[in-house]
Amino acid sequence: MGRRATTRRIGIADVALKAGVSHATVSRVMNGNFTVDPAIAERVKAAATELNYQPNPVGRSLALGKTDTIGIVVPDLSNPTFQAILRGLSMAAAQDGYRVLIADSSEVSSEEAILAGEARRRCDGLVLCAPRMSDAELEELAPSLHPMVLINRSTMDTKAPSLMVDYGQGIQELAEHLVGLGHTQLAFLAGPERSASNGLRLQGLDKFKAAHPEIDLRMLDAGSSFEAGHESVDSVLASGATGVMAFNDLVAMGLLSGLHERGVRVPEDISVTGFDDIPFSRYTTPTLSTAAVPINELGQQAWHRMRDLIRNVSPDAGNEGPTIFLPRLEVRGSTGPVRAERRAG
Amino acid sequence: MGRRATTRRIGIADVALKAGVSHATVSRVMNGNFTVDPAIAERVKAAATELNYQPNPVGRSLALGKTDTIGIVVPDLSNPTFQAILRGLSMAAAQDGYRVLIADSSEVSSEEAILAGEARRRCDGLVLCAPRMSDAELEELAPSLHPMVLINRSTMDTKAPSLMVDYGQGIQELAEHLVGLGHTQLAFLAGPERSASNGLRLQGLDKFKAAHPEIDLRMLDAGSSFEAGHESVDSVLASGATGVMAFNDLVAMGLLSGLHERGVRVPEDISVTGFDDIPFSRYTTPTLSTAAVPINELGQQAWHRMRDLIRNVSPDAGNEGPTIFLPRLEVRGSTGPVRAERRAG
DNA sequence: GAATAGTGAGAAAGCGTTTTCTCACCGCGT
DNA sequence: ACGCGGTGAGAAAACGCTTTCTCACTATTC
Repeated sequence: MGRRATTRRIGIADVALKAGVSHATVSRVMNGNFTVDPAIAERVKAAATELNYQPNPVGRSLALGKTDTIGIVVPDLSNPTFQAILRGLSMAAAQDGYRVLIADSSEVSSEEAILAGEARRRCDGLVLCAPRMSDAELEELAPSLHPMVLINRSTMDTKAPSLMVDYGQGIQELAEHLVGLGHTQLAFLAGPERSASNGLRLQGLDKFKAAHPEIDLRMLDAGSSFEAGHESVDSVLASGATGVMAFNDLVAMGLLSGLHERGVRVPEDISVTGFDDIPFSRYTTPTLSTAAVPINELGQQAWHRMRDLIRNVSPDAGNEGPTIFLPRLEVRGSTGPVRAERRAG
Repeated sequence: MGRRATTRRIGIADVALKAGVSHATVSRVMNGNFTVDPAIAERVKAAATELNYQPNPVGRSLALGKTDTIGIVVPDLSNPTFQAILRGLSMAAAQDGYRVLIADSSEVSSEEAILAGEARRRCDGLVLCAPRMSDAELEELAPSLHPMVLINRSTMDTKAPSLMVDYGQGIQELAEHLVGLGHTQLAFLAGPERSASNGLRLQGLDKFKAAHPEIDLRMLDAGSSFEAGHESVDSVLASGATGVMAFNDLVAMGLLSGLHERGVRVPEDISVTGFDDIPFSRYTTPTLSTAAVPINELGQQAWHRMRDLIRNVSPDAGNEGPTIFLPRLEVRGSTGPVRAERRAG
């Protein structure tokens, strides 16, 4: 039973009454069905505007079996990367008249499945952004979430498109860049253990090590935040590295800040790289060399894949397998040639 | 008529059938109604879990007249301030089992009314964040949007709580801070004209001028972005100001970056302040003196007001008028005493 | 002029729930 | 033994829409 303690909101029945037609006809008129006599249609429209009638979306959703809404679940809404994806997704979806419902799992992987399920039931589709859950769990969940698109994660379920960034390739390019500048002692500030993208970076660095046995590459634990970078100053200095690759731009900026406090000059004494190319990285002092991830495009692509999924069941032919985005090396002020005395040393 | 071309999703009827009861009873069990025989309840629960039944939220919403969802419309999702508000709102709402639907007006004020209306109809309430629309339009729209809470804007409609930041007070404190350091030539990099918060800053500076007729305060047009700050370097240098207040932290960071490129030292040659205290402001070089806006609290408060509105019609007694948040002066590295020769000159 | 096709609108079913209404049944008291 | 309050579950209405089904009425054709 409906509530309606207060003054009922104005519904299709009111319009029908005022226009002297059945509510079926009102519905037809509102949906631009042309089997209605123009004169009557006019009368209905007049009544509708006069009563300021707006169809109730919940009723419509129930009848139509769709909500014109998609959900997105992210691990942490305070992360600029996820914010950017959300934004790209939201803007692109809005173009097609869709809204987005957000769910933040706060990095609690056990919450993800529940949030995802709930969001999915309320929406026409779901974007799962860098889920922290295990592969097994993801695999099990995937079918029940369809239509779904994955970001930075993939699944056997071929019905779920997946958008991935090749972090492994990106980190290798950064490493090569540093080597090209003469650095032989490198360090990597690693991100969260559960992060799949951190795993990809590590794999990339393994390849790099294999290709450059002469380079000394240390792995240092950090995290994904400013603070993590800031707190890593000591371990970085202790490592003796002259080229430091941070997990992402945030970590790099924290490190930059910490090094500045210690009076260590960048890039004269130490070169630093980030990852992601968040907007702020152009404005640090010095500006940050990084691997640019086409993040806006990612959100937009996520919507396009989703749209294909919703509209028909046939994605653009040959859409098997994940779409891979290649990071682009962005050389700025935080990397430079290794100092002569150090190179000599 | 419902679609169901594909395999029907499992509904309450299926559970009823399997448990050999009516769907009314299933509903009762699912909602913890204790007027059901424990034995039957057990049977129903078993059937539900076996079929992996999850109630359809759309059907529920229609029957219950509520969606457990609130909407937020923001002018620009790429603005860190709005991102932070969204986050605070989303987290707080999630605590109470509510979700949030987002709408980005892309700073197009004519879109706001439509977006707001659509979002409102889909949700149980609406947060209107720094709307760009005119006072008249807001006033007209307000009643139809109730329950609604406003951020950085207010209305005659007493039913709509409003959360405001006292930008006027904050900018005055920043100006006083600079004066206290010996600066007598100040400049303000103004934000977007349509922004109400920019207006408040200007009003605050008018008061400041009245209180300090001896201080030379120039108004310079900038904007609200990094780029705006970066492009203001020339006009700042031309103004001869030794203390510059930027519209917000982003503009300040752009300016910092531009000054650094020119070899102008901060704070030795010029002091710079921001506004907002976005996370990045702790990590610029030098760290940024700013007026801290309790942004997370803002989003959370927005939810609490909304919750009061939704739950009953009686907000905590004496909740008339807007809630005002006072920015807190945050002195960091970008401001310092005016140079001796300049003070002398 | 009558049969037929065509047009347009109302009646009603359906979407998936919740909740009121109704009633069968059980046990209790007199 | 009969009635009565209480309990618990099914029938059905309601939420607000869309769409199929049906049918009345008009226009067309031989």
